[in-house]
Amino acid sequence: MANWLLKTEPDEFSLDDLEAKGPNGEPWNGIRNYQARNFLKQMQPGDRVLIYHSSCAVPGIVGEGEVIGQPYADPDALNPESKYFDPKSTADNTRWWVVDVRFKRRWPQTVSLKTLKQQTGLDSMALLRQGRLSVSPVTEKEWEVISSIA
DNA sequence: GCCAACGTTGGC
DNA sequence: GCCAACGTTGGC
Repeated sequence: MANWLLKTEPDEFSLDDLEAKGPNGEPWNGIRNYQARNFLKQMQPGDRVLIYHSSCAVPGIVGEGEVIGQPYADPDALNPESKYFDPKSTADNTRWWVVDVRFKRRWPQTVSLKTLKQQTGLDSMALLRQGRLSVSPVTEKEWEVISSIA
């Protein structure tokens, strides 16, 4: 069992949108960065995820979700109609992967990036070390520290 | 809207 | 395989 952090732009797909999808969740798509993809491929059903809102007034963690299936090849990468179409992907080698995620809970308040940076015990957190990574691992210890201030 | 930090691409 | 040019992310 592992923990992860997923970034999303609330203007595109927010925690509210995820909640609205209900218990069947939603494919977490559009990951087009190899490092993020490699983390995504390691995800397992039952893994916990922190949902992070980026490119907004108060960037930070807004709630939790749950991985509900095995990662699978991203069908959008092969679909020319999709905005996530990748001309270099083939049926044999799709390059990109998705995983279904469902809403678990909204936190009483956003734990902002600013708060995370000020918190002790999070110095080595992937989110803070590498700002532009949209899928990153969260250790058990980091999860405890963060949920204790949620 | 700016720009720093990276990732990707492609010529050589 | 190097590296310059370019594109993207995302905080501010």
